[in-house]
This record gives sequence, structure tokens and C-alpha cells, in this order.
Amino acid sequence: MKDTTQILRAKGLKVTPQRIAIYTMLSHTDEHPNAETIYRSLEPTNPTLSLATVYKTLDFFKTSGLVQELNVGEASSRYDAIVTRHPHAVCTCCGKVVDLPADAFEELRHRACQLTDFSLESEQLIFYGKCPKCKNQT
Amino acid sequence: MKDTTQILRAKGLKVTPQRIAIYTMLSHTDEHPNAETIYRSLEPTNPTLSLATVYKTLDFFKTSGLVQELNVGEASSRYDAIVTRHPHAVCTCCGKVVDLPADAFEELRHRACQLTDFSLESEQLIFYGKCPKCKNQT
DNA sequence: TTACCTGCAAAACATTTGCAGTTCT
DNA sequence: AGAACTGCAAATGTTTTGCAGGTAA
Repeated sequence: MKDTTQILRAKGLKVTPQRIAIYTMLSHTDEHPNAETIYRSLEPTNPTLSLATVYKTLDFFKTSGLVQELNVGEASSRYDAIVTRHPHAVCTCCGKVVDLPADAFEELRHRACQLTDFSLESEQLIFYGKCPKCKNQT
Repeated sequence: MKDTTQILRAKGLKVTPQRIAIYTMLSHTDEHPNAETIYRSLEPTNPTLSLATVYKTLDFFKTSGLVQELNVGEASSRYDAIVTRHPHAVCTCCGKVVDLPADAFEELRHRACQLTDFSLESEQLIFYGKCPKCKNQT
């Protein structure tokens, strides 16, 4: 995995401790955290970090293509350091969000293109249901 | 088309002028309006209507299965009186939201089931791109 | 140095809630 | 009459913004 400093610099972003902390955290989790969760997880080690900076930084990252924003219908957005488009599954019981392989739904876009005559740019595919763990506890 | 009063009564909902107005409006549009838009469109003819009532009413309708909420990544939710699940296409240029036939994506769920081992309940599929009109104006 | 970044507090939104009064049934 | 609904205003939760001071290049 490339060094976070290099990744930020490659995108022309000024490198600050806050940005390093946020990007490093996001690229090491598969939990799709929201801004608040990111903030709370970094607060202990970055005591001066503010929530506003987390929001501003996520916005920079989004614009630079370093992260993608994911809205699964909750009050707040989640963020994902995997920027290739891929479907998600959301557990309606425990709230867990898991990734799905993009190539398993390749034909989607083609079908939608035929149907809408849109010039398609992206898609969002979210499944809701109970994850294996939740569905087995009655 | 069934009378709005009967539809509300069939769901065990108390029939009020506000509810009739909101449901009638929603079932006659394909524009997927949000609460604010619904409110502004009904205000002229229902001068005492309040935005809080629109929100409360939409929530009752959602719980009763009379409408579905749709989140395409905007700040506010949109509402749809077509309650069968179906994909949507959102124009990233003019913001228009159009419906897509559900049966064109039937295999989706089956594939996702295999991949996630979730017990799936629903899915949300949103395509983003330029609608035919927008893509043709440079 | 200088442009950009951070953190604070306040503002801006969308949505929800409490409550007193009104309306359905 | 009684339960449920409405409308107002205030509260809430998330995200944004303005600005003064600080930091990376």
C-alpha cells in the first residue's frame, strides 16, 4: 500500500496531520464510517481535530477522487476509500454495510442504457436485508 | 383510479383534507417531489397547510405502504406513490428523476443473494447520467 | 512569505417533536 | 365524546460557513 503522504501529494493536496489521519483511517477500514464516526475514532490520537475539519477534508477527498460518499438512507453519509463503483448490502438489523463485487452486476448499466436513453455516468446499487449473522438469531 | 378517500380509509387512516390533498397530488405526478415541493405545490389551494403536517403525513403514508421514500443523494428525500420497487435514473444535469421497469432487473436480487448470503428484503438501484434532453444540448 | 488549512462558533438546512387546539368518526 | 390530526414554534441532527490564527510549501 502506498504511503498516505504520497497519495495526498499526488492529488495536489497539501499534506497535514489531519488529512493523513483521516485518509489512513479510511483506507484501513471496511466499515464505511460516517464523518462523526471518523471524528470519534481519531479524536483520542488527534486531540485538536475538529468535526468541521473532518467534513472539509472529506469534501476535498471526494473532489479529488480519493474517497466516495455513500448514502444508504441513513441520516448521515458514509465514506469509502475504495473509489471504484461497486454495489453494497446493508443489514437492516445491525446496520452493517458490506461491499459487493462490481463485476457481478456488469450487465446492469447496459440494460439501463437501452431503457433510458440516458448517457449514463454511474449507478448506485444498494441491497437491504439481514446479514448472515442477524438472520440466524431469530 | 380509486378515490383517494377510499384508499386512505382502506389503510385505516383518518381522512382529512390535508391527507387527501397530499396523496392525490403524489399519485398524479411522476416527478418524485420532496416534502418542500409537495408543500409549495399545495399551499395555494390549502392555505393553512403546514410543512410539519406534510412530513407527518408522508410518514404515515410510508408506514401504511401508500408511498415510498426515495433518496437519490440529494439533501432531502423524494416521495413516490408507486410503491412497487423499481429502479430510477437521475439526470445529473437537470435533476429529473425517471422510473425504470422493475422486471428488467429481475436477476439482480438473485445474484446478490448468492453473493452476500443475506436474507434480502429490498434493493435500491439508481442510475446517474444525462437525460436525453440534457445530453443533446452540448 | 504566502496561500492554504484548521478549529471554533454560529449558521443553515432538513426533519422531528411537544403541545394546545381542532377535526374526524 | 374520544381518539387522532393539525399547525405552530422550538428542538434536533447533520453539514456548511465565516473568520482569526496557524502551518505546509
